[in-house]
Amino acid sequence: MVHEVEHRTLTAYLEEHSLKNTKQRAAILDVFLSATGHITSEVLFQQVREQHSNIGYTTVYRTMKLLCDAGLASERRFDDGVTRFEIAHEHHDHLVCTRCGKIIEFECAMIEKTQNEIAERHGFRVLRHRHELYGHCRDCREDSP
Amino acid sequence: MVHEVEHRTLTAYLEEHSLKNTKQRAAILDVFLSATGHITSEVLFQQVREQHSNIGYTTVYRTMKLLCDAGLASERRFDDGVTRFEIAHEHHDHLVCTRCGKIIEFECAMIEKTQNEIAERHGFRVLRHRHELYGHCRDCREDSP
DNA sequence: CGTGAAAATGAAAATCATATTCAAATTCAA
DNA sequence: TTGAATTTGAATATGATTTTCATTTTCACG
Repeated sequence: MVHEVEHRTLTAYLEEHSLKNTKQRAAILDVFLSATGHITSEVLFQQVREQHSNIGYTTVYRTMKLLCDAGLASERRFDDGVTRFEIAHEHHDHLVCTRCGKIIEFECAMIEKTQNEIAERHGFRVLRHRHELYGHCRDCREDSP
Repeated sequence: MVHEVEHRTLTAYLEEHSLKNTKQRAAILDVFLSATGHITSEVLFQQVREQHSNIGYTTVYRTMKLLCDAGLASERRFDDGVTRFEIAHEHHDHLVCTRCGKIIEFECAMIEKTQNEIAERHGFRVLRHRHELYGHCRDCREDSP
């Protein structure tokens, strides 16, 4: 069985919250885990439909929210206004190419530390943050070295 | 005349682009410059209405876009999904309190430098970025020191 | 000053992503 | 097996923003 660990995680979350284990939820989780990169609800729905022509858009939306709550997915909304989902993993930030849409992840302990210091200086307790760099990737910049 | 410099900037921009100098645009610019902080279109519209009961929502929207193009305003969209405008000034980032909505600006040359280095390492040329820290401000955090 | 072409206005309708409603179907504990 | 609770999916609603379009206003030029 593919994605066995994740299915167990979902099942555990559902039981924990008195929610039900439906075929739709399992199917959407499978498609989501098989997809690559940062996928929109729209594209995810289309891919789900290829295998399960009876699953509705609403169910995909609701299930993705559920997967986020269960810690299996993370929601990201970049400047184009569309929500994308990524498989949950360690904290990181993003580089977004505004020409081709490529998304690259990065992380930097120094920036994290510095931003927390800045926040502390203002009396803030930081709960989450977004740090996104928009520009042109290697393939899209005109002054390619 | 208040906001004389800004009105001249607007007029210059309008002439430059063969656009017209209307009372609505001047009025909205005045209200915008007199407002404090990061104002939403909604609130801006209400304030405009107090003085000019005939100006429409659409005109406020369009004019704010114009002011951004003219370099007089900057558009910001935080995680609540509503667009806010601030009087354009030097680059900076934001701390946002998710309880009371307070918005504090910060800037950090070191973070800027570091993020550009990271981008360069990935072959990216950064055109703009957003760096927002969400959390609880001094007045809203429960573990107030 | 007029004038008229171009641009702006504002009310209403359209968009677009997302959220909600609700009747029918499904799940699952007892 | 059963029935209460949950889920589903189609349709509808929402809410911010954008577009449409008929009417009004601006302003360069005569």
